[in-house]
Amino acid sequence: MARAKPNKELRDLILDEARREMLAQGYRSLSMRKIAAAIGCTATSIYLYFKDKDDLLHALIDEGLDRLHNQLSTSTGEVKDPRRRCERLCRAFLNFAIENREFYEIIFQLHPEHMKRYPQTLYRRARRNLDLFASALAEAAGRPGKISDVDHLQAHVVWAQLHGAVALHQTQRLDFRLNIFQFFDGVVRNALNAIPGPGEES
Amino acid sequence: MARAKPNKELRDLILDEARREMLAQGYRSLSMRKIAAAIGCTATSIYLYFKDKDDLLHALIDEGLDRLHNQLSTSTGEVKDPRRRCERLCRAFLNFAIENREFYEIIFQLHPEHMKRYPQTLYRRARRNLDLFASALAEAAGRPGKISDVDHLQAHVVWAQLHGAVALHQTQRLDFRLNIFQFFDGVVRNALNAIPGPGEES
DNA sequence: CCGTTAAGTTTACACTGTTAACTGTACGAG
DNA sequence: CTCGTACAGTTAACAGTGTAAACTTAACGG
Repeated sequence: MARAKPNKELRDLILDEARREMLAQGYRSLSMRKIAAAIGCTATSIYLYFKDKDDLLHALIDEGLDRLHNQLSTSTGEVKDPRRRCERLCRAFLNFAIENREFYEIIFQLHPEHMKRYPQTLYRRARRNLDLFASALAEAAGRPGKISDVDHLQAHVVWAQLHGAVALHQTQRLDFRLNIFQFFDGVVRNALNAIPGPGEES
Repeated sequence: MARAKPNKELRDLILDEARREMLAQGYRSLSMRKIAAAIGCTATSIYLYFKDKDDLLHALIDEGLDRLHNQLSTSTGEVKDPRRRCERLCRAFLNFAIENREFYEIIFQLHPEHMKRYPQTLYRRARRNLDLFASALAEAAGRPGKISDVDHLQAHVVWAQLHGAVALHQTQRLDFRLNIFQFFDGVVRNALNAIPGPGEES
C-alpha cells in the first residue's frame, strides 16, 4: 500500500501535526503513533524524516528559539536608553513565556536527558538570545559594542531571575495568594537591578 | 505464594528502594516494576501502600521538603543581622539544590500534571520554607515578626532568582564558558538586592 | 524488461502504569 | 475444630509507549 508518489511534504505534515498537538495538549502528550494517526501514516514513517522522537522535538525547539529571537529583537524598537532597552527585553521574554507556554517548556525546561544529541546549531541559536541581553547590558555599562565577561555574567543573572519566575509560575509553585502582575513587576525591577550604572563596577 | 507474614515494613522497603533508585539513576528512571523487582515483590503490591506512582513520588517530595526545611532553618544559626541571615538562607538553598539534585527536581520542577492530587499537607510544608525567607525579609525591612504582603512578594522574587539559577544549571542551559561560582555569587548578590533597607519602601 | 532505490508498511520487542481476578494465609466466631 | 472473612500478595491482562528489522510497492534508469 506504500504510496508511490514520494510525498515530499510528509516531513512538514509531521512537524505541523506535532506542533499542533504540542500546543493543544502539551508536549508531554506527543506520541509517534498519535501524530501518525492524525496525518494518516504509520508511526515508523516518521523515522524516515526524524532520527527519533528527540530529533522531532529538536526541530520544534529550533522553531521556538526563532520565535523567541524575533520577539526579543523587535521588542526594543527605537528605544535608545539602554536601561529601557533592557526592560523591554525582560518584558518581551516574560511575554513570550506566557504566550508560548509549551514552546518555552521544550526550550528551557526539557530535561538534558532529551538533549544528549542536542545539535550544536541549537546551542548557537540559543546563545543569540542571551547575547541580546548581554549587549544591552554592555551598553548600559558604558561600553557599547563589546560584550565583556562581566556583561555575559550579568546577562546570565538577569536571565536566571526571569526564568525562575516563569518556571515557578508554569509549574504552579507560586502561592495562590500572590498577585501575579505585582510578582512579575517585582521580578523585572529586580532583574534590572543587576545593571550597573555607566562607569560603576562591582 | 502470598506470604502469610504481614510484612509491615514493605511500605518502607518500597520507599527506601524508590529513594535509592531516584538518587542513583534519577527520578525519571523510577519504575514500579523495577522497584518491585529490587525488593522482591510484584509491581502491583506497591498499589497496596501507594495509590499510584504519583502518590509514591509525593511521599518522596514530602521527605525532600523536610530535608530542605532542616537545611534552611539551621543555616542562619546565631546570625543576628537580617541581611546576613538572608544571605545564609540563599546559600543554604543553593547548596541544597546542588547536593540534592534529584530531590530538588521532584520538589520544584516536577510538572503539575503529576500534582493533580497533590495533597494539601505538601503545600503547607512547601510554604514553611518560603516563610523562612519572608520573615527574614520582614526583619530586614524593620518590621520583625509580622510578615506583610510586601515581604511575601519580595520573598517570591528572591526565590525566583535562586530557582532560576538552579534550574538553568540543572537543565544544562548555562553557557559552558560561564564560571559557575561567579554566577551563583552574582545570583545571591542580586537576590539580596531585593531586600530594602529598614524604612525605605518602593 | 529488469534491477535498483527509496518511501511506507507490517510486525515485533521490550518497556510503561494500572486494574481485576485470583490465591493463600491468619485469625476470630460458632 | 471448623468455617468465614479479611487481608497481603500474586498472576494475568489491557492499553499504551518508542523503536528496529523485515517486507512491500511504486518509480525510474539502462
